[in-house]
Amino acid sequence: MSSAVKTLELLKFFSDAQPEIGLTQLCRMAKRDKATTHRHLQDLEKVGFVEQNMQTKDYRLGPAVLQLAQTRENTVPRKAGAKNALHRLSDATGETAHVSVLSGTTLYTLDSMESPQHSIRVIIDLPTFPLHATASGLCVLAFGSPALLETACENLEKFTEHTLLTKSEVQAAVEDTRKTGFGCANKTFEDEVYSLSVPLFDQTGAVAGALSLASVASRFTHEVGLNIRRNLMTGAREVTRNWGGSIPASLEERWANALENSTELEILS
Amino acid sequence: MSSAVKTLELLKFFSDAQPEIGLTQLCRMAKRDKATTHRHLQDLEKVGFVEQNMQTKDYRLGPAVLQLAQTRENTVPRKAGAKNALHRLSDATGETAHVSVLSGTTLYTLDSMESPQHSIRVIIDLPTFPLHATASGLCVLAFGSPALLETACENLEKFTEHTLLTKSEVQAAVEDTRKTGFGCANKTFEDEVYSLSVPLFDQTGAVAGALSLASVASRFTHEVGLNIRRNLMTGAREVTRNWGGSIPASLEERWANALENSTELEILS
DNA sequence: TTGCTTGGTTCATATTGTGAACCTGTGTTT
DNA sequence: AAACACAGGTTCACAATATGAACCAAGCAA
Repeated sequence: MSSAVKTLELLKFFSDAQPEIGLTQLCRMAKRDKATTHRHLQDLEKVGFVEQNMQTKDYRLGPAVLQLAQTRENTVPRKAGAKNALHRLSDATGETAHVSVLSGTTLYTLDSMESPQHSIRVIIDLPTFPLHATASGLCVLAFGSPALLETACENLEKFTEHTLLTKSEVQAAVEDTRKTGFGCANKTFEDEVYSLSVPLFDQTGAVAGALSLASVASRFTHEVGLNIRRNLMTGAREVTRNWGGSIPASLEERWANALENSTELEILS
Repeated sequence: MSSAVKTLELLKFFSDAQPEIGLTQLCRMAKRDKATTHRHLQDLEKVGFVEQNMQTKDYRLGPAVLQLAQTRENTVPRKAGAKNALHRLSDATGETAHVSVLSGTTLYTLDSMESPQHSIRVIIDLPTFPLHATASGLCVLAFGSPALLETACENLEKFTEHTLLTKSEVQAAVEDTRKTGFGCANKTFEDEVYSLSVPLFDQTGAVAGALSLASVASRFTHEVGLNIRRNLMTGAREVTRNWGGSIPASLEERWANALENSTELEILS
């Protein structure tokens, strides 16, 4: 392995939980020699990727990363970072894929992509999504702040005969979403539309939006649902990575469990 | 020089102006061999610092930098502490405001803010600032350690016809900066840019960076300069407070004196 | 076809990285 | 105060890794 990679790998030991690390401690974590690690840290310091706390001699991330992050954000904005996953999702499933971003308490449509596979297909042309009535909305409610859930329950607009209209119904649906890691909206927003969704995260670790797939309800089957879920998982990982976040380990577990006990899934729907 | 540093130095060629760079092009910019540069880019890609545009084969910054920036910001929330002052400064003056942080002997761009007031304005797109050629640089030299001044004078790069090129010229400029409390760079870094700057301090009491304002030289007047200086003072107090430091009483005195004897100011410039 | 440019690879050479042992300072225990 | 433990940091003989001139293949224009 090149020394450059070894050097750069040291950076990933710095985290919110452990923002400052001493030389010996970092050696233990990285299972590296002290002299080598010291030289690597010197290199990183030279280019501003780490700096030293002059009091404690501990190392922490340096200011150079801020500038790079700014440029990255300008280079690959959110929409571009979701484009590939969106295409692949709609291709793989033959249905309409959709990405949304959460800003404040509103879920905005970022992009959507239809598949030409079926002549009857879901068209998404709404700029914002109601949180209580869509799969994407349930996802951000399930993985967002409790305050967001409170706000969303203040005004439960009715869209179809299946729309959740009481706070306890919404809370139950959010609970299910949290448990499986998949948001599910069966004709709750539009008649004949069955939607599945997964949350997306950004560099702050907070939920930043959702990736969803809208299928025509009459052609939705158990098998189709499994395929969609698998593709949603892949897509969420890619988009989340591009947005600088990572899928929480607990969510990955829930996804794995949900797919294992797949027979239970449709009961929840 | 270590290969890790050579590898990391490639990153600073990516900017808003040039977010995606091809292999050959990057070789020319970095004045490096193609094979070496290619291996360096592979290393950077391995750890997510760059990624390749699959269409064009060009390289761009990768998502890994976003997470690091987030952690850095949580560790040392400098950027957040400067944001308000930056906005107010650029609003009040109608010019481009800029904050930099000193780490080791390098002055890094933390953030900058343009005002929409003029259609011709200064764009700041540089990750690091030369100490001898910018107003911000003179500030940290004037209020930083003597060792920093020594280091900075070792390699006096020429940027314009007005760049200070000898140690004694730099020392004189630093002396002026110390006397007035304002760094001043009149076309020394870029033609047509007139910059004024004030130092920022952190909890250790040491100079931690600089707040500066870059104006188009042709519209700079005495009155404008006074207004800029007053706003810089306010901004420096706020940012320094947010960073856990305080403006030294002696500096406040120098600022007051400088504004009183304002007629002398432009002579120094 | 030729010629120019691109991204990418090879392999002999030589620069660079490596880590056990060492030094130095500090705070704690005896 | 002596002895100890642990911290950050350094040295140097040795070994691995980096380097770049020359190379290949693909794309494009004349």
